[in-house]
Amino acid sequence: MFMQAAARRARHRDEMRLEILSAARQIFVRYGVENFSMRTLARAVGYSPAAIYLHFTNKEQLFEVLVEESFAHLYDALQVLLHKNPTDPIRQLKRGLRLYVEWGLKNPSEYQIAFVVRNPAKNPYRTHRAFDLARTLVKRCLGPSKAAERELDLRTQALWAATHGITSLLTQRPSFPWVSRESVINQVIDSAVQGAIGPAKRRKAKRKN
Amino acid sequence: MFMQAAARRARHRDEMRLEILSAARQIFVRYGVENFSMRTLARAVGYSPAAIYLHFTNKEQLFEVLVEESFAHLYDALQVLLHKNPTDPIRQLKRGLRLYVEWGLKNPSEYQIAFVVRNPAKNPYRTHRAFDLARTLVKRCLGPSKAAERELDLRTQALWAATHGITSLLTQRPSFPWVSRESVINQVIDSAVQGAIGPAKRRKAKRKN
DNA sequence: TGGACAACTGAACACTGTTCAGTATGCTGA
DNA sequence: TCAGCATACTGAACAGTGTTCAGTTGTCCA
Repeated sequence: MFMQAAARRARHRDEMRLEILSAARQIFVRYGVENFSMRTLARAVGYSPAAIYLHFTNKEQLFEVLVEESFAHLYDALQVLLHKNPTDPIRQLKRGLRLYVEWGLKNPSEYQIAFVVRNPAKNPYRTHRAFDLARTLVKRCLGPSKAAERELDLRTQALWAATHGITSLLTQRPSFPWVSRESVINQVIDSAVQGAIGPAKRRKAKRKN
Repeated sequence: MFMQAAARRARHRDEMRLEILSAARQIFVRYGVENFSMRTLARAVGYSPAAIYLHFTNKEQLFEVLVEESFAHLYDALQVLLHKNPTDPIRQLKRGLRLYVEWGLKNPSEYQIAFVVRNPAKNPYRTHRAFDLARTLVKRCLGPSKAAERELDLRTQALWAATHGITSLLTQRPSFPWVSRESVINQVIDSAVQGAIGPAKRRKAKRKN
């Protein structure tokens, strides 16, 4: 019976942590970010408010953990695309962008938290993993041209911006008279991809910016 | 001296209202939406917190007024485009979209409030005026084709989404390693406009959605 | 049996948005 | 001139928030 007590305690600790996280996710998925509070969370898991702080330093940090989890799921969903043979890289890129949008629509609260609530001064590096993935998808479309390489980040960022735009609007303005969610998503993604990949020599010579 | 007292009272009322609005705007432009509170606002204008509620029913309503004001300014800036002769409608559309982005970058707090904080159940109709303006700009590009008319809303919405995307990301993630604000904005707008206007017969026949 | 250590809580602090019974003030009609 | 009155405004309170911390409990090991 050596160390068994400590192990059990640790296990119990982990269980409670998970329980808190699960309850927290339920609350803010069901009732929105606005109606989430540490005290209602505590009530939901049956502990005092102070107990939460033995597992999470902050409300913000708790949110961060929740969002990390969700982003990990997104990343997993996207990662599948990397390990397929890239016969049609453009189609795959579009598929990736569409997965992104669908993930946002399926997890509107997480999406809102991730892109809206966090104050801008803090760590934006967590998006990078998914962003790098997007960049390799774009790279596959452009081929090993050197000029393409130079504009790789530009194109990826523009793609991300457009995709984020429709995701953000659809989740935050669901009551807007959208002509059709599906077709707007298609239109946005197709336009952005075409503009980023399609006519590679599209841009005229212009003043250096 | 008939009704002079009432008039003076009304004037004083309006003055105080404006003073509150001005202070409120200052506070939440300087310190962000998060650090805004009715009590600090009251302190700033030298009244009790309750006094604010004689002019605004709510914190939310106060924010609404602030955002309305800013949107009105945006609309004014855009309206100029309507009264110019549309020799190059595509250029004008792009100019409009760029004005939109620039307005968002200049008023990040308002932009955040307008698109982020407001709960989705409420009035989204205030965007319509600017949206209608965008639609006429798009219409001018497409010409009087009937098919174009049918897809007018689709294209306008997609344009808006992409433009909103880059605006939203640039304001909320300023510390992201953007390759260059200017060029990303250009890339997004050019791609979106090209996808919406450019090759009108681009789409293949497809299943009805 | 006693002590160490972890888990957990009650109560408090300093906030928040909002309401409402009152007070003060200055104008009006008699 | 003065009572009455509408309006402007406040103090204090209510119910809620995030967070901290001095204690209490309970379990394990020497």
